[in-house]
Amino acid sequence: MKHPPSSHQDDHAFVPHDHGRCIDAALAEASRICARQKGRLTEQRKRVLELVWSSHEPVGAYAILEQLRAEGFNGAPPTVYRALDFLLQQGLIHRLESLNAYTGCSHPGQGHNSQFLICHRCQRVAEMAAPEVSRAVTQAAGRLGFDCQQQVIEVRGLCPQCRDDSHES
Amino acid sequence: MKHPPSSHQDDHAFVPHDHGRCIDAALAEASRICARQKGRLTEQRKRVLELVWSSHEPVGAYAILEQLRAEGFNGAPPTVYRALDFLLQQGLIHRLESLNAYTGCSHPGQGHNSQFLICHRCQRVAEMAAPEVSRAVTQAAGRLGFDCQQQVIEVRGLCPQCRDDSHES
DNA sequence: ATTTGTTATGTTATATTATAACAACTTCAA
DNA sequence: TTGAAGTTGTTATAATATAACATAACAAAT
Repeated sequence: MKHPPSSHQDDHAFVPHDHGRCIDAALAEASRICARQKGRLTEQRKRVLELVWSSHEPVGAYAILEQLRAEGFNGAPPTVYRALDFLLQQGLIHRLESLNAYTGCSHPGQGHNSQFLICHRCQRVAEMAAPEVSRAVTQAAGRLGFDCQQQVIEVRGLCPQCRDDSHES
Repeated sequence: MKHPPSSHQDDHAFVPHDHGRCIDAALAEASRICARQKGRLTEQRKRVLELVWSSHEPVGAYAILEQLRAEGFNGAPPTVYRALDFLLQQGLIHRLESLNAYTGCSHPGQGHNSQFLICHRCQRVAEMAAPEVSRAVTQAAGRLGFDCQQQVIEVRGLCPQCRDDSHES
């Protein structure tokens, strides 16, 4: 089964790709953004960002901690949470509220509302930036007199691959 | 400042009202729904539902536990979580993922996708049922080949009253 | 180079949210 | 009235997150 191509707005989490490039690009972009915003991308923060980006599966704070410890780092939860907070503030990662986990931001540096597509079969997450969704939410809320400031939109379902897989099985 | 009237689809959490009626209606409706679905709305479950409905502010599991204890119940977390799970399954309450808290379902018994408007000033939450939002999400996800099965949409911002309050101050 | 204020990290303890596992008890229907 | 299913009790623990305070690194200006 074929699916239409995705726009440049949406990431390719569900499409096979050279993920090393994702990581490299994310780190390079992060340096630029931190420089611009006068945020200090220290080694630890960079390492945490790298771990968040290690795949398109969201990562929990304690998974990161474990990984750091496996690498010889002898730290405690606050270290990880502080790095994550920093990265969130710089707009380099997102927190998935429904998973208590974190995922890399696919297009940082642009003020945008995103929606997250969470495949509950392969666990991967894609970030979608559909302006019409964002607009619909703002408008519907506005009709009730509600001033919408932040949108948490997390969709659970099946990604294209897992969908096809379950059809054929 | 005036705001247009809300449709019957959306609840009145942000509008002054006799909340006792909300509670009564919710409990009555719950009885009907449980009867229809062969779910057993025991005293404890009913009491938990009542506590969830005690206001339009979402309630955490441990807040419920404390309240039950204040009433002489000597129980443990699993009791509360089990009641909440039951109520979720029956569609009588919702879980707000971004708050780790629970809120009464405004129109149970109807399979619907809702969106939640969370005022971060007064803490109240309104449940909105905007089909066009739900549709926009499903369509946008569908364009990426994603089969959308459940939507978590939680909007943070200011409710009409708090918005007006902050203007005048 | 040294001071000084700021930011970042280390460290310990603890808070908050949620579940596993198993025992005892109810309820309902056969 | 007994068995099966569902509900509740109970203890322990897992998983996620933060408070509070100490130390270290850094950066800017003298």
